[in-house]
Amino acid sequence: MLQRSAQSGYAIKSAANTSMSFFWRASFSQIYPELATLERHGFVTRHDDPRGARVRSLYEITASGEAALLAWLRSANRAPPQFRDEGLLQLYFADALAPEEQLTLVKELRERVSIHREPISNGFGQTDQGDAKFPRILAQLEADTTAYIEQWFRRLEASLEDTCTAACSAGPDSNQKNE
Amino acid sequence: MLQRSAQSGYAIKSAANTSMSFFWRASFSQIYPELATLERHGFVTRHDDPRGARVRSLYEITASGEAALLAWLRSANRAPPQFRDEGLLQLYFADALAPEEQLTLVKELRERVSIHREPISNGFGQTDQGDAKFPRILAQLEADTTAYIEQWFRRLEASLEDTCTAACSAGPDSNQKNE
DNA sequence: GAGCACATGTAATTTGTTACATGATTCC
DNA sequence: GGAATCATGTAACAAATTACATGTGCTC
Repeated sequence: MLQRSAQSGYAIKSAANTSMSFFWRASFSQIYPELATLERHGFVTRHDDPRGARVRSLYEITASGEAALLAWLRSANRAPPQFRDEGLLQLYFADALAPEEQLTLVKELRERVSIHREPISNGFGQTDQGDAKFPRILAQLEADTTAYIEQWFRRLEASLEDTCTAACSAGPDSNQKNE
Repeated sequence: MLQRSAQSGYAIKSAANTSMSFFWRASFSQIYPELATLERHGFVTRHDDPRGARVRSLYEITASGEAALLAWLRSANRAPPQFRDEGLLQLYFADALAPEEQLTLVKELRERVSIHREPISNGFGQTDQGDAKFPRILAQLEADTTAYIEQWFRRLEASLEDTCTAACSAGPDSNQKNE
Protein backbone atom coordinates (compact mmCIF):
# COMPACT_ATOMS: atom_id res chain seq x y z
CA MET A 1 0.00 0.00 0.00
CA LEU A 2 2.96 2.29 0.63
CA GLN A 3 4.03 1.68 -2.94
CA ARG A 4 0.91 3.57 -4.05
CA SER A 5 1.45 6.48 -1.68
CA ALA A 6 3.21 7.17 1.59
CA GLN A 7 0.84 6.63 4.42
CA SER A 8 0.30 6.46 8.13
CA GLY A 9 -0.60 3.26 9.91
CA TYR A 10 -4.03 4.71 10.49
CA ALA A 11 -4.56 5.29 6.77
CA ILE A 12 -3.52 1.71 6.03
CA LYS A 13 -6.07 0.48 8.52
CA SER A 14 -8.76 2.64 6.92
CA ALA A 15 -8.06 1.15 3.51
CA ALA A 16 -8.01 -2.36 4.94
CA ASN A 17 -11.36 -1.66 6.57
CA THR A 18 -13.03 -0.73 3.32
CA SER A 19 -11.72 -1.85 -0.04
CA MET A 20 -9.70 -4.85 1.09
CA SER A 21 -11.97 -6.19 3.79
CA PHE A 22 -13.58 -8.65 1.39
CA PHE A 23 -10.45 -10.79 1.13
CA TRP A 24 -8.06 -9.48 3.79
CA ARG A 25 -8.38 -7.87 7.19
CA ALA A 26 -5.85 -6.28 9.50
CA SER A 27 -6.04 -4.59 12.87
CA PHE A 28 -3.99 -1.78 14.38
CA SER A 29 -2.19 -4.24 16.60
CA GLN A 30 -0.98 -6.04 13.49
CA ILE A 31 -0.20 -2.98 11.38
CA TYR A 32 1.89 -0.88 13.76
CA PRO A 33 4.28 -3.63 14.87
CA GLU A 34 4.55 -4.78 11.25
CA LEU A 35 5.52 -1.29 10.08
CA ALA A 36 8.24 -1.27 12.75
CA THR A 37 9.48 -4.65 11.55
CA LEU A 38 9.50 -3.52 7.92
CA GLU A 39 11.51 -0.46 8.96
CA ARG A 40 14.06 -2.62 10.84
CA HIS A 41 14.45 -4.73 7.71
CA GLY A 42 14.92 -1.66 5.54
CA PHE A 43 11.83 -2.20 3.41
CA VAL A 44 10.28 1.10 4.49
CA THR A 45 11.45 4.37 5.97
CA ARG A 46 9.62 6.40 8.57
CA HIS A 47 9.60 10.12 9.10
CA ASP A 48 7.59 12.38 11.38
CA ASP A 49 4.88 14.37 9.69
CA PRO A 50 2.78 15.84 12.48
CA ARG A 51 -0.55 17.53 11.90
CA GLY A 52 -0.36 20.36 14.40
CA ALA A 53 0.41 18.94 17.83
CA ARG A 54 -0.86 15.55 16.76
CA VAL A 55 1.98 13.17 16.01
CA ARG A 56 1.95 11.26 12.78
CA SER A 57 4.42 8.86 11.20
CA LEU A 58 4.51 8.66 7.45
CA TYR A 59 6.02 5.55 5.95
CA GLU A 60 7.53 5.25 2.51
CA ILE A 61 8.64 2.17 0.64
CA THR A 62 12.34 1.79 -0.19
CA ALA A 63 13.91 0.27 -3.30
CA SER A 64 14.56 -2.93 -1.38
CA GLY A 65 10.93 -2.85 -0.26
CA GLU A 66 9.72 -2.53 -3.84
CA ALA A 67 11.88 -5.47 -4.85
CA ALA A 68 10.42 -7.57 -2.05
CA LEU A 69 6.90 -6.52 -3.06
CA LEU A 70 7.48 -7.57 -6.67
CA ALA A 71 9.01 -10.87 -5.57
CA TRP A 72 5.92 -11.57 -3.50
CA LEU A 73 3.56 -10.55 -6.33
CA ARG A 74 5.34 -12.99 -8.62
CA SER A 75 5.52 -15.88 -6.17
CA ALA A 76 3.01 -18.67 -6.51
CA ASN A 77 3.59 -19.77 -2.91
CA ARG A 78 0.30 -18.44 -1.67
CA ALA A 79 -1.40 -19.61 1.45
CA PRO A 80 -4.55 -21.51 0.50
CA PRO A 81 -7.67 -19.33 0.73
CA GLN A 82 -9.50 -19.59 3.99
CA PHE A 83 -13.18 -19.06 4.35
CA ARG A 84 -14.87 -19.28 7.70
CA ASP A 85 -18.54 -18.58 8.16
CA GLU A 86 -20.48 -19.43 11.28
CA GLY A 87 -23.76 -18.75 9.46
CA LEU A 88 -23.06 -21.42 6.85
CA LEU A 89 -21.98 -23.74 9.64
CA GLN A 90 -25.38 -23.27 11.25
CA LEU A 91 -27.06 -23.90 7.91
CA TYR A 92 -25.07 -27.10 7.51
CA PHE A 93 -26.68 -28.43 10.69
CA ALA A 94 -30.09 -26.88 10.05
CA ASP A 95 -31.70 -30.30 9.57
CA ALA A 96 -32.09 -30.29 13.36
CA LEU A 97 -34.40 -27.25 13.14
CA ALA A 98 -38.12 -27.09 12.32
CA PRO A 99 -38.89 -26.01 8.71
CA GLU A 100 -40.03 -22.52 9.79
CA GLU A 101 -36.81 -22.01 11.72
CA GLN A 102 -34.81 -23.21 8.74
CA LEU A 103 -36.52 -20.58 6.62
CA THR A 104 -35.81 -17.89 9.22
CA LEU A 105 -32.13 -18.81 9.19
CA VAL A 106 -31.90 -18.72 5.40
CA LYS A 107 -33.64 -15.32 5.39
CA GLU A 108 -31.22 -13.97 7.97
CA LEU A 109 -28.22 -15.23 6.01
CA ARG A 110 -29.56 -13.71 2.81
CA GLU A 111 -30.19 -10.35 4.45
CA ARG A 112 -26.71 -10.40 5.93
CA VAL A 113 -25.30 -10.67 2.40
CA SER A 114 -27.35 -7.66 1.23
CA ILE A 115 -26.11 -5.56 4.13
CA HIS A 116 -22.59 -6.40 3.03
CA ARG A 117 -23.34 -4.87 -0.38
CA GLU A 118 -22.65 -1.29 0.57
CA PRO A 119 -21.19 1.39 -1.70
CA ILE A 120 -17.58 0.44 -2.28
CA SER A 121 -14.75 2.88 -1.95
CA ASN A 122 -11.28 1.82 -2.93
CA GLY A 123 -9.62 2.95 0.26
CA PHE A 124 -7.30 5.36 -1.47
CA GLY A 125 -7.78 9.02 -2.16
CA GLN A 126 -9.68 10.25 -5.20
CA THR A 127 -6.42 10.91 -7.01
CA ASP A 128 -5.28 7.31 -6.80
CA GLN A 129 -8.64 5.96 -7.85
CA GLY A 130 -7.98 6.64 -11.52
CA ASP A 131 -4.67 4.88 -12.10
CA ALA A 132 -5.12 1.80 -9.96
CA LYS A 133 -7.03 -0.71 -12.05
CA PHE A 134 -7.04 -3.83 -9.93
CA PRO A 135 -8.61 -2.41 -6.78
CA ARG A 136 -11.63 -1.63 -8.97
CA ILE A 137 -11.59 -5.13 -10.43
CA LEU A 138 -11.55 -6.62 -6.94
CA ALA A 139 -14.42 -4.34 -5.90
CA GLN A 140 -16.35 -5.63 -8.91
CA LEU A 141 -15.57 -9.23 -7.97
CA GLU A 142 -16.93 -8.58 -4.51
CA ALA A 143 -20.08 -6.90 -5.81
CA ASP A 144 -20.74 -9.65 -8.36
CA THR A 145 -20.14 -12.64 -6.09
CA THR A 146 -22.16 -11.02 -3.34
CA ALA A 147 -25.05 -10.44 -5.75
CA TYR A 148 -24.76 -14.02 -6.99
CA ILE A 149 -24.88 -15.46 -3.50
CA GLU A 150 -27.80 -13.25 -2.59
CA GLN A 151 -29.76 -14.56 -5.57
CA TRP A 152 -28.76 -18.10 -4.68
CA PHE A 153 -30.16 -17.65 -1.19
CA ARG A 154 -33.30 -16.08 -2.62
CA ARG A 155 -33.89 -19.20 -4.70
CA LEU A 156 -33.15 -21.44 -1.72
CA GLU A 157 -35.69 -19.46 0.26
CA ALA A 158 -38.31 -19.92 -2.44
CA SER A 159 -37.63 -23.64 -2.68
CA LEU A 160 -37.93 -24.04 1.10
CA GLU A 161 -41.19 -22.11 1.05
CA ASP A 162 -42.62 -24.66 -1.37
CA THR A 163 -42.69 -27.11 1.58
CA CYS A 164 -40.27 -29.22 -0.39
CA THR A 165 -41.87 -31.80 -2.59
CA ALA A 166 -39.74 -34.62 -3.95
CA ALA A 167 -37.43 -32.79 -6.36
CA CYS A 168 -36.38 -29.69 -4.49
CA SER A 169 -33.87 -31.01 -2.01
CA ALA A 170 -30.68 -30.70 -4.02
CA GLY A 171 -30.32 -26.91 -3.86
CA PRO A 172 -31.95 -24.25 -5.97
CA ASP A 173 -29.36 -23.80 -8.68
CA SER A 174 -28.86 -27.36 -9.81
CA ASN A 175 -31.11 -27.01 -12.86
CA GLN A 176 -29.24 -24.06 -14.38
CA LYS A 177 -25.70 -25.27 -14.30
CA ASN A 178 -23.35 -24.00 -16.95
CA GLU A 179 -21.95 -27.03 -18.71
CA MET B 1 -21.84 -33.74 14.15
CA LEU B 2 -22.36 -36.10 17.07
CA GLN B 3 -26.07 -35.34 16.87
CA ARG B 4 -26.14 -37.10 13.49
CA SER B 5 -24.21 -40.14 14.70
CA ALA B 6 -21.78 -41.05 17.45
CA GLN B 7 -18.29 -40.59 16.20
CA SER B 8 -14.61 -40.60 16.98
CA GLY B 9 -12.49 -37.47 16.87
CA TYR B 10 -10.84 -38.88 13.80
CA ALA B 11 -14.18 -39.25 12.00
CA ILE B 12 -15.06 -35.66 12.85
CA LYS B 13 -11.79 -34.51 11.37
CA SER B 14 -12.44 -36.52 8.21
CA ALA B 15 -15.83 -34.88 7.76
CA ALA B 16 -14.35 -31.45 8.43
CA ASN B 17 -11.71 -32.16 5.81
CA THR B 18 -14.22 -32.86 3.09
CA SER B 19 -17.78 -31.60 3.22
CA MET B 20 -17.31 -28.72 5.62
CA SER B 21 -13.94 -27.47 4.49
CA PHE B 22 -15.53 -24.83 2.25
CA PHE B 23 -16.76 -22.77 5.19
CA TRP B 24 -15.15 -24.27 8.28
CA ARG B 25 -11.91 -26.04 9.08
CA ALA B 26 -10.68 -27.81 12.18
CA SER B 27 -7.51 -29.66 13.09
CA PHE B 28 -6.91 -32.59 15.41
CA SER B 29 -5.35 -30.30 17.97
CA GLN B 30 -8.62 -28.37 18.12
CA ILE B 31 -10.99 -31.33 17.99
CA TYR B 32 -9.56 -33.61 20.68
CA PRO B 33 -9.23 -30.96 23.41
CA GLU B 34 -12.66 -29.64 22.47
CA LEU B 35 -14.24 -33.08 22.85
CA ALA B 36 -12.67 -33.32 26.32
CA THR B 37 -14.08 -29.89 27.21
CA LEU B 38 -17.54 -30.84 25.95
CA GLU B 39 -17.39 -33.98 28.06
CA ARG B 40 -16.42 -31.99 31.18
CA HIS B 41 -19.41 -29.72 30.56
CA GLY B 42 -21.73 -32.69 30.16
CA PHE B 43 -22.63 -31.98 26.53
CA VAL B 44 -21.22 -35.29 25.31
CA THR B 45 -20.38 -38.68 26.81
CA ARG B 46 -17.39 -40.79 25.90
CA HIS B 47 -17.05 -44.54 25.89
CA ASP B 48 -14.33 -46.86 24.69
CA ASP B 49 -15.07 -48.68 21.49
CA PRO B 50 -11.79 -50.25 20.40
CA ARG B 51 -11.28 -51.82 16.99
CA GLY B 52 -9.10 -54.78 17.88
CA ALA B 53 -6.08 -53.59 19.83
CA ARG B 54 -6.51 -50.09 18.43
CA VAL B 55 -8.08 -47.77 20.96
CA ARG B 56 -11.03 -45.67 19.91
CA SER B 57 -13.25 -43.26 21.80
CA LEU B 58 -16.80 -42.88 20.61
CA TYR B 59 -18.58 -39.71 21.64
CA GLU B 60 -22.33 -39.28 21.90
CA ILE B 61 -24.33 -36.13 22.41
CA THR B 62 -26.36 -35.78 25.63
CA ALA B 63 -29.77 -34.16 26.11
CA SER B 64 -28.06 -31.09 27.48
CA GLY B 65 -25.75 -31.11 24.48
CA GLU B 66 -28.72 -31.24 22.10
CA ALA B 67 -30.29 -28.30 23.89
CA ALA B 68 -27.08 -26.30 23.56
CA LEU B 69 -26.85 -27.23 19.88
CA LEU B 70 -30.40 -26.04 19.22
CA ALA B 71 -29.79 -22.83 21.15
CA TRP B 72 -26.74 -22.16 18.98
CA LEU B 73 -28.62 -22.98 15.77
CA ARG B 74 -31.31 -20.48 16.74
CA SER B 75 -28.98 -17.72 17.88
CA ALA B 76 -28.31 -14.85 15.49
CA ASN B 77 -25.08 -13.94 17.32
CA ARG B 78 -22.86 -15.25 14.61
CA ALA B 79 -19.30 -14.20 14.12
CA PRO B 80 -19.05 -12.19 10.90
CA PRO B 81 -17.85 -14.29 7.98
CA GLN B 82 -14.13 -14.13 7.40
CA PHE B 83 -12.56 -14.57 4.04
CA ARG B 84 -8.81 -14.44 3.60
CA ASP B 85 -7.14 -15.02 0.30
CA GLU B 86 -3.52 -14.22 -0.41
CA GLY B 87 -4.14 -14.72 -4.13
CA LEU B 88 -6.76 -11.97 -4.25
CA LEU B 89 -4.44 -9.79 -2.18
CA GLN B 90 -1.78 -10.22 -4.84
CA LEU B 91 -4.31 -9.38 -7.52
CA TYR B 92 -5.29 -6.24 -5.62
CA PHE B 93 -1.72 -4.98 -5.98
CA ALA B 94 -1.20 -6.38 -9.48
CA ASP B 95 -1.00 -2.90 -10.98
CA ALA B 96 2.70 -3.04 -10.07
CA LEU B 97 3.21 -5.98 -12.45
CA ALA B 98 3.70 -6.00 -16.23
CA PRO B 99 0.56 -6.89 -18.25
CA GLU B 100 1.87 -10.39 -19.11
CA GLU B 101 2.55 -11.09 -15.45
CA GLN B 102 -0.89 -9.83 -14.54
CA LEU B 103 -2.38 -12.31 -16.98
CA THR B 104 -0.26 -15.13 -15.55
CA LEU B 105 -1.51 -14.34 -12.07
CA VAL B 106 -5.15 -14.29 -13.16
CA LYS B 107 -4.67 -17.62 -14.93
CA GLU B 108 -3.12 -19.17 -11.84
CA LEU B 109 -5.94 -17.92 -9.65
CA ARG B 110 -8.53 -19.25 -12.05
CA GLU B 111 -6.86 -22.67 -12.25
CA ARG B 112 -6.69 -22.80 -8.48
CA VAL B 113 -10.47 -22.43 -8.36
CA SER B 114 -10.97 -25.32 -10.78
CA ILE B 115 -8.74 -27.59 -8.74
CA HIS B 116 -10.96 -26.84 -5.78
CA ARG B 117 -13.96 -28.18 -7.72
CA GLU B 118 -13.42 -31.83 -6.89
CA PRO B 119 -16.14 -34.41 -6.42
CA ILE B 120 -17.91 -33.53 -3.20
CA SER B 121 -18.66 -36.09 -0.55
CA ASN B 122 -20.75 -35.08 2.43
CA GLY B 123 -18.36 -36.47 5.03
CA PHE B 124 -20.87 -38.81 6.54
CA GLY B 125 -21.50 -42.44 5.74
CA GLN B 126 -23.74 -43.47 2.86
CA THR B 127 -26.61 -44.11 5.26
CA ASP B 128 -26.63 -40.55 6.56
CA GLN B 129 -26.41 -39.09 3.10
CA GLY B 130 -30.10 -39.60 2.43
CA ASP B 131 -31.74 -37.93 5.41
CA ALA B 132 -29.47 -34.91 5.86
CA LYS B 133 -30.69 -32.27 3.46
CA PHE B 134 -28.57 -29.25 4.30
CA PRO B 135 -25.14 -30.77 3.82
CA ARG B 136 -26.18 -31.39 0.22
CA ILE B 137 -27.45 -27.82 -0.10
CA LEU B 138 -24.13 -26.49 1.19
CA ALA B 139 -22.24 -28.72 -1.23
CA GLN B 140 -24.35 -27.26 -4.02
CA LEU B 141 -23.63 -23.74 -2.83
CA GLU B 142 -19.93 -24.50 -2.94
CA ALA B 143 -20.11 -26.02 -6.41
CA ASP B 144 -22.21 -23.16 -7.78
CA THR B 145 -20.19 -20.28 -6.31
CA THR B 146 -16.95 -21.96 -7.34
CA ALA B 147 -18.22 -22.34 -10.89
CA TYR B 148 -19.39 -18.73 -10.89
CA ILE B 149 -16.02 -17.41 -9.74
CA GLU B 150 -14.23 -19.58 -12.28
CA GLN B 151 -16.32 -18.06 -15.08
CA TRP B 152 -15.73 -14.60 -13.66
CA PHE B 153 -11.98 -15.14 -13.83
CA ARG B 154 -12.28 -16.54 -17.32
CA ARG B 155 -13.96 -13.32 -18.43
CA LEU B 156 -11.34 -11.23 -16.64
CA GLU B 157 -8.66 -13.22 -18.43
CA ALA B 158 -10.31 -12.55 -21.78
CA SER B 159 -10.64 -8.85 -21.07
CA LEU B 160 -6.99 -8.59 -20.04
CA GLU B 161 -5.94 -10.42 -23.20
CA ASP B 162 -7.65 -7.71 -25.26
CA THR B 163 -4.76 -5.42 -24.22
CA CYS B 164 -7.30 -3.25 -22.46
CA THR B 165 -8.68 -0.46 -24.56
CA ALA B 166 -10.59 2.36 -22.88
CA ALA B 167 -13.73 0.56 -21.71
CA CYS B 168 -12.46 -2.69 -20.26
CA SER B 169 -11.00 -1.63 -16.94
CA ALA B 170 -14.04 -1.99 -14.67
CA GLY B 171 -14.15 -5.78 -14.45
CA PRO B 172 -15.62 -8.29 -16.83
CA ASP B 173 -19.10 -8.72 -15.35
CA SER B 174 -20.21 -5.12 -15.09
CA ASN B 175 -22.35 -5.24 -18.20
CA GLN B 176 -24.57 -8.11 -17.07
CA LYS B 177 -25.61 -6.99 -13.63
CA ASN B 178 -28.95 -8.09 -12.32
CA GLU B 179 -30.89 -5.01 -11.40
C1' DG C 1 -18.80 21.77 23.72
C1' DA C 2 -19.96 17.36 21.99
C1' DG C 3 -19.00 13.91 18.95
C1' DC C 4 -16.42 11.96 15.45
C1' DA C 5 -12.38 11.07 12.84
C1' DC C 6 -7.43 11.04 13.24
C1' DA C 7 -3.51 9.02 15.43
C1' DT C 8 -0.44 5.48 18.01
C1' DG C 9 0.70 2.00 20.45
C1' DT C 10 0.98 -2.16 24.30
C1' DA C 11 -0.79 -6.18 26.90
C1' DA C 12 -3.47 -10.01 27.48
C1' DT C 13 -5.97 -13.44 25.59
C1' DT C 14 -7.75 -16.38 22.23
C1' DT C 15 -7.38 -19.05 18.36
C1' DG C 16 -5.23 -21.83 15.05
C1' DT C 17 -1.27 -24.25 12.81
C1' DT C 18 2.67 -27.15 12.62
C1' DA C 19 5.64 -30.29 14.51
C1' DC C 20 6.27 -34.00 17.38
C1' DA C 21 5.15 -38.74 19.03
C1' DT C 22 3.18 -43.38 18.57
C1' DG C 23 1.05 -47.38 17.02
C1' DA C 24 -2.69 -50.73 14.90
C1' DT C 25 -5.53 -52.25 10.98
C1' DT C 26 -6.67 -52.92 6.36
C1' DC C 27 -6.05 -53.39 1.65
C1' DC C 28 -3.23 -54.23 -2.32
C1' DG D 1 5.63 -56.53 3.05
C1' DG D 2 4.48 -51.82 2.15
C1' DA D 3 1.39 -48.05 1.89
C1' DA D 4 -2.67 -45.82 3.18
C1' DT D 5 -5.91 -45.13 6.56
C1' DC D 6 -7.47 -45.22 11.25
C1' DA D 7 -6.58 -43.43 15.76
C1' DT D 8 -5.07 -40.16 19.71
C1' DG D 9 -2.99 -36.86 21.72
C1' DT D 10 0.75 -32.92 23.40
C1' DA D 11 3.95 -29.07 22.81
C1' DA D 12 5.61 -25.24 20.64
C1' DC D 13 4.76 -21.66 17.85
C1' DA D 14 2.37 -18.26 15.06
C1' DA D 15 -1.32 -15.31 14.19
C1' DA D 16 -5.20 -12.51 15.33
C1' DT D 17 -8.60 -10.30 18.31
C1' DT D 18 -9.94 -7.61 22.14
C1' DA D 19 -9.12 -4.73 25.75
C1' DC D 20 -6.50 -1.22 27.54
C1' DA D 21 -4.51 3.49 27.27
C1' DT D 22 -4.16 8.32 25.58
C1' DG D 23 -4.74 12.48 23.30
C1' DT D 24 -5.51 16.13 19.19
C1' DG D 25 -8.07 18.33 15.40
C1' DC D 26 -12.13 19.37 12.99
C1' DT D 27 -16.89 20.15 12.28
C1' DC D 28 -21.55 20.95 13.58
